Amino acid sequence: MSNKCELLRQRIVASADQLFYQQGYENTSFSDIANEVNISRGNFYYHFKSKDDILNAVIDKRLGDIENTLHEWEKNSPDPKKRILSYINMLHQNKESITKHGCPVGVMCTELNKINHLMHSDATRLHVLFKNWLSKQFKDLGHKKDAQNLAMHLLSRAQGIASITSAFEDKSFLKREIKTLTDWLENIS
Amino acid sequence: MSNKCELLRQRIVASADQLFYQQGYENTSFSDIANEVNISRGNFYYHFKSKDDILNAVIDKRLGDIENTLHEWEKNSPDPKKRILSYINMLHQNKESITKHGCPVGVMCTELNKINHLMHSDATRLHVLFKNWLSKQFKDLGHKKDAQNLAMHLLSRAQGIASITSAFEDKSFLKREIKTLTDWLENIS
DNA sequence: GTCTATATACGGATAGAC
DNA sequence: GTCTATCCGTATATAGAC
Repeated sequence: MSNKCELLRQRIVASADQLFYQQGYENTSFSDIANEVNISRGNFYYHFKSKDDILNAVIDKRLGDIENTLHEWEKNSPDPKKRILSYINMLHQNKESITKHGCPVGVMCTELNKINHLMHSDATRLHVLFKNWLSKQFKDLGHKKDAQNLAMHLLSRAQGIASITSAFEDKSFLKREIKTLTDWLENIS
Repeated sequence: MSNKCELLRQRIVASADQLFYQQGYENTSFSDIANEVNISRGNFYYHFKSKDDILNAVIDKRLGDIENTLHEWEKNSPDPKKRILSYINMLHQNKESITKHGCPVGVMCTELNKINHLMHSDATRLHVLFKNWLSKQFKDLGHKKDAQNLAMHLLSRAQGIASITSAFEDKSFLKREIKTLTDWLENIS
């Protein structure tokens, strides 16, 4: 059945997604994914034509996941300030994985920048989704001219927090910084 | 002569330092370094016992380089605020390399977190050097209680700026954020 | 000390049986 | 569709000549 085939494909992508996040793309082998999914190495090439092809599928999955999250945040509140708070609070919700592995988007951009210049721009599209959405919220908040800059600024703050939290393995730092960010949001509102 | 030997060793470490920064540690092979230094692959093992050993030497070199930079900044000004500005302005001075490859410290921490848990803490020591030095400056500025937190905050801001600048390859963002950071420093002084 | 040659391991990718 | 067996390239690391 093609349905069963599609399901296996999704399981492969989901496992690859996790492993790429935890171990990095280059450092994750077909054997690693195969162990996770319980299939043979050779079987991969029925579903994907290369490792880059899996990376592509993982990025597409992440793009979809992010869009779903953004729609969720929009559904939960019509207030742009509260929507931006949803973004900031994501740091707290993911504090365990951030402490261990950093921000999935930032980490992937950094790695692809080193090893695969072609797909670096694809990974940056993950950032762009958040940027455009945040930009829209800041506009709705009344920041007509500098909405884009504020979005980039917030993106940057979140990246820095994830990076330092992971390097120092310091969850209390992450909590302090979330407070600082919410104060900042309050001040510009 | 042992002097000649020591010089070659330093050239190897300097080249490895550059390549690890530009391409990443895992993605840099002995051949890459050998081409740069013009020696044979086998010759490495006279000077280093493994690739990890080179990584160790690179981290030691970076620790020394950072200490020299901090001493330089101290020598250039007795004013703690100006000293902190030296740190912020480093972002501007290195804008070309940051746009291409990100922050050397952050990028290395991220990579070692994925592939080599043992040396991850060594890379974090690079962060700690800056953190302790900044902390001292904030103390001298009158922030007795929260000097440490302010230092971590500034570290985090710089990491975020480097990360986003590199992902978006956007030097104008970097310049805007430097202005934002100097304003922040002015406000807390 | 520096070289060449080589051992060894591993990862991505292919071929072909079932 | 999934498997096993295998090819091929590359990387670290070692051995030994010079």
